[in-house]
Amino acid sequence: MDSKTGAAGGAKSGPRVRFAPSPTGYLHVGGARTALFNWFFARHEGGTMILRIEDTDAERNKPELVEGILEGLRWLGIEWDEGPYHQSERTELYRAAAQKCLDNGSAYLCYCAAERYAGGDHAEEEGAGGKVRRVVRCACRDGKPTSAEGQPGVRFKVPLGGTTRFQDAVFGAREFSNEEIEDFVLLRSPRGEETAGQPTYQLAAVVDDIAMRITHVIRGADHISNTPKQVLLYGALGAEPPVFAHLPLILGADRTRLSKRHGATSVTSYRDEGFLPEAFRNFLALLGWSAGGDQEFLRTSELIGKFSLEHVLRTNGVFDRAKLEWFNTQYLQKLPIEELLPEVEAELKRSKLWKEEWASGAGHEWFAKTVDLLRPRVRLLPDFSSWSRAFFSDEFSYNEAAREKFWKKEPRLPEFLGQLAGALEALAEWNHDACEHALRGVAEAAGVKAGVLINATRVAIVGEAVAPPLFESMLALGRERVTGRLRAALPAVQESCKA
RNA sequence: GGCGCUAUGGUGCAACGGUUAGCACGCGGCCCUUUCAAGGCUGAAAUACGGGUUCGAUUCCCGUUAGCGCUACCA
Repeated sequence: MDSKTGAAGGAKSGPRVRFAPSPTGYLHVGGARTALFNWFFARHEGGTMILRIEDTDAERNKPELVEGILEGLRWLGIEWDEGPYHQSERTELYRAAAQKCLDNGSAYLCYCAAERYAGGDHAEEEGAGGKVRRVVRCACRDGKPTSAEGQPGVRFKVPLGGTTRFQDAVFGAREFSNEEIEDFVLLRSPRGEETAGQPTYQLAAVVDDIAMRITHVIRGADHISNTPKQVLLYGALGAEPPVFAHLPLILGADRTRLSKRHGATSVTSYRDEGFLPEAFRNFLALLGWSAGGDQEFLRTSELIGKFSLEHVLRTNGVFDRAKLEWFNTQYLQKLPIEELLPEVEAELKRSKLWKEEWASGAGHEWFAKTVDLLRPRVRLLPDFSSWSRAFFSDEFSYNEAAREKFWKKEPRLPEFLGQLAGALEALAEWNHDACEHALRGVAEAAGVKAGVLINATRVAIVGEAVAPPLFESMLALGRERVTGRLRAALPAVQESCKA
């Protein structure tokens, strides 16, 4: 059995955890947080992280649905040590386990395929609210099948009395009355050509957690109610249950569970918008967990270093996009420049602005300085190719609002900008102070405030009202570009002045 | 309906019996300033309600209310 787990590989001795998503086509935010916390825990403890695909349901057993999950994990930088294992390939293991339960009397064959729980001791009841109360035991359990037709499924035989307990690292000691636990299905009744049924989630998860020697089950709090069933199964299969750690749910702004209704819910959509993975990790880490103090800006290495299940909250949290954006700007500004550069490079490649000359040597130096100049104003990666475009390309347009704001104040602007171009060309040295001196000289001679010229020049050379300080921008662009763009802008400025 | 979980500003987190209830996002103001950001200072804003326990409750207990989760031969 062990050989099928692939557990022979890593020789690590620490805890073993798993992230076990169901293939839904993409990794959603809640799943990402669960994966992240498993990963933090494994890395912090020197343990092993396993990836397991829970595709026992035929609907979900499709390769393309798994790919989206892997894509999300890769973007987040979450590395797993084993897997991905696919439950759809381990069916025999689950059938054997179901048979074991049948053999030792902890499960029974159930024929009530169509009408669930038709008959039985706890027949249907009308609830006070008019709703149908769940029936928890089936007549088949006592060997009195309501129908012997068709193929039977396998149900777990939950003890009639007593309680089931487990330890939760987040929620503490939990205890459930067995009366409240239904006889859940282990193996579905065989369909069509099948001679044996397909396993359900409850069975497959427990069998795998045992086989893979999982020590800590870290998952969403929506599984708390499932846990007693699984604890019972561990007992029936003769295994010790792991430590459970349930994570609070992530809610949308309306405080309901995060779903497609709330817009972007797939992590790759955040990648596509231009968020940095580390900013996203930092943000997600603080949803349901804190290091205990006031520190919020925590690099991933710090997150791993400080992570502990004891500090996981029990309260559901709301996904606050504004704060995510704040984290992104923080990382954009504070990341060591060499860590940011590859991200910007990828962005410029996406927008077809990238030039190979920036990959090394003097070109790379210029690129690094320019990105550093731009980054205090950037909120998302695409900003590097939108309003920063003129720094990387000669093809750019003048922002309409910027023209309105800065090219209409002074009718003689074209004249002054022409003078400025000349003054800059005449400069003996091309540096910040020389440029500033030249511009202020032109402004003084023209009798206008320096700001008028500064703002008008900015629009002329970068096309935007939003840009880094003018003289630094000029240095980044170089003398020829600056003077060339000043002259090239003249007709457009003329036009704006007249209007 | 049943079972379970939770409850600190609008949001995310601190304070694990004694604090003028702290930090951050967001929002407002001021400073800085050639644009826009960033940054600094600053303002408004919270312990759901009711009972206990205690010299003392945000903190412990009970109840109420509200929200959420589970209640499938989905996971």
